[in-house]
Amino acid sequence: MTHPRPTLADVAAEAGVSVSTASLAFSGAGPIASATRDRVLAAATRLAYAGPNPLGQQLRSGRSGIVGVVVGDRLRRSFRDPVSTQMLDGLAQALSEQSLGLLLVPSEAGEVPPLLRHTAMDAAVVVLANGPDDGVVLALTRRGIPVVSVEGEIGDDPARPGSATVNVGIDDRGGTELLVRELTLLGHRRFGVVSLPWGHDRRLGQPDADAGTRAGYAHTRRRLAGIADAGVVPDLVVETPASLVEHGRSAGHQILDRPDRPTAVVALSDLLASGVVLAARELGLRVPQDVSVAGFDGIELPWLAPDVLTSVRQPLADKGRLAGEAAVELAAGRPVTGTVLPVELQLGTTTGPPPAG
Amino acid sequence: MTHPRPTLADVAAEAGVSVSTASLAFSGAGPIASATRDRVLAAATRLAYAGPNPLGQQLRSGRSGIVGVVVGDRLRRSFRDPVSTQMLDGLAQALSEQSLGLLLVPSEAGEVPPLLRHTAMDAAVVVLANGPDDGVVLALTRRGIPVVSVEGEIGDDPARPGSATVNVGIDDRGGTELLVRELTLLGHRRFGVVSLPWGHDRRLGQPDADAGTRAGYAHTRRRLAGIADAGVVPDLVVETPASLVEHGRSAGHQILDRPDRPTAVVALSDLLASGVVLAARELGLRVPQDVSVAGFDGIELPWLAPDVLTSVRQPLADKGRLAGEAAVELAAGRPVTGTVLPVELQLGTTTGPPPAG
DNA sequence: GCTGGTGGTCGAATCGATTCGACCATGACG
DNA sequence: CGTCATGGTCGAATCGATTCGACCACCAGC
Repeated sequence: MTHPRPTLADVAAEAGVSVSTASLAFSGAGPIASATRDRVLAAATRLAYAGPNPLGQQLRSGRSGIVGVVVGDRLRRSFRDPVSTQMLDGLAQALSEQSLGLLLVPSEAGEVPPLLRHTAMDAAVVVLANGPDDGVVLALTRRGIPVVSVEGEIGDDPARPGSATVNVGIDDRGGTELLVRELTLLGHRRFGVVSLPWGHDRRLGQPDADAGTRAGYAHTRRRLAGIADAGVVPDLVVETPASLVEHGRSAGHQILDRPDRPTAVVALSDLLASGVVLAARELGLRVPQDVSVAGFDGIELPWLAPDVLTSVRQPLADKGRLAGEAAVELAAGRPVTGTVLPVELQLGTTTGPPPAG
Repeated sequence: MTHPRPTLADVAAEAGVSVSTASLAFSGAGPIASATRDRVLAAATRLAYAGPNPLGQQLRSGRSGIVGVVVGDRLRRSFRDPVSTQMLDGLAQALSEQSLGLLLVPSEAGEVPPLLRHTAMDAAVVVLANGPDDGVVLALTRRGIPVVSVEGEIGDDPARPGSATVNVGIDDRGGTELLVRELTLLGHRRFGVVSLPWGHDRRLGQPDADAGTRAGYAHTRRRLAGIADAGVVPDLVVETPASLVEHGRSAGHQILDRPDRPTAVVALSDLLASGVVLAARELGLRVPQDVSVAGFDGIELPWLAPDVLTSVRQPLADKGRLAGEAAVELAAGRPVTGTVLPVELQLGTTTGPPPAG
């Protein structure tokens, strides 16, 4: 209180050495007599000096040791979704292994949080960036901060070579194609689709052959495109405002509570799919005897037990880890290339042949 | 590439003014002719100068604008639990309203992450601190960083006035007492308890009258104590390794799959309780006719529909928001006092009178 | 005995901004 | 017409560290 926090200069004075020598005692970069070091450290504890002030180091080195992570949409929603959280977990691990800090930046859809303009960071990871023209990405690149986008579409376009922005994602398109082909092999012809949000600007989806080409969110678009790749035109596409069980449930009602209901429902996320399963149960439909339900992501859904959802498993933690490692490289000024991780079909108990007749 | 990033000095030179004037143009602190400001800003855009380097500002001001948030246990687990995430959401909002950054620091149980030693922060929020002797809290206070603990026990002891560490929590103890009294009023006499982890060092719980006094995690201890306050000694207490549905489910089996099973099961979290409900269903027991189940937290459990869990609702977002606001105050050097938020009994459809006989 | 290398220490410059005090010119007021 | 207040600008000090180059002393080798 009475005294301001001691600085390296105070410690040096107390130990009777120069500031530069005191610095050496802490950093260990450069030759120093062990007796001298001990004297400095002793002086430090005497003054309750807790080590070099990071602010000074940061200014000198030009690095903050911090990576910003921009999670799209409200924080609460991102957190509620195991898909985000498992990815963030991998990301956090990769960063903390390199002793980089993870600055969590929540961002309302389409907004550019002031934090992004004024906070020091060596690199940033943006989840679900709307391409290189995304306001968030622009604000960062203008500041010269390299950006890793996760599940965005930067990097889809190899026409931007030396760019400091790079994308890490999964084979969304191949995933849904694989899944839908499997369902058609089982005999399904009439499909309902429960879609993830299409973009910041929401509108209700229509059954539409080229729906997949219009979604603003790249991963939604890719997953829809995969369905088309499998040669399927869904009878009905319902867009949901977020990947949450309750939205899946109401979409499920919308799709299944009609006489000409489809025999298979493909949801673009597991949370949505599990909502559809609940809806089916509530309507007295047996899964998979009356209707097949499939999801995407491959997360664990303990409350669905004993059912196991048919889904497309993506390596969530690996995706996060890779994004983290890319951010580490970019923060260090080294170049990085994007990645597309493979996905895997995971057959559960919620899909089967369509009902006879 | 060829040129290093421009600095304020470069901009000043380009605009033909002094550095101090250029600074004024950006900060607006102090008188400046609007013509001059425009010249400076024009020069800035010409040089692609994106605004003052935060590192310089931070050193000068002595503030980093960052609040560290230490989430106990693995990140993944914290994220998976809506209780943590809703709290974090409130926290993030409070911080971002003051333009403070949220540095997420994952911490294995009992470890002190290196980030805490070397990263600049103006204040820290520690979730589930094991009292003022917690290694994490010690490391922070040694550095002179004020600490807000959430659901810890700092501040339980009013013998530490003027301390820079303060606690924000809820009335755990009153909550379970209220709940259990209600159950005894309904006629229940034989209770099973599914407990949250007791502390970093885990061991299986025994039916034990003073179990509540031994738990290392303060909130677990308080909730157990509340049960005793209601005059109930549980037949069986099962400790779980984490607040997850699957752990609740296996604990539920353990408690309910026996001839002398209790008529009511109190779980110390809603996720655990919903696992118990699943276990009961799997064992062919009707809830609440055969067994009553209650939880704690008051989160939404869409997949339990149409059942609604009887629980103790705590104001999660408010708790986070309060912790955030406390951190803001402490970061600004102003004193703060701790808070204990009230909870509320929320009767659902999972509790009723015990079965006759 | 002289030279060259080296371990150890120090002084001073540097990182990029903010801010205090000085300074100048202009306009108002007595 | 002189003085005072003030708007506007600048120079220099400061924040807390790191690091380069200089310097000194000591020892080994020739």
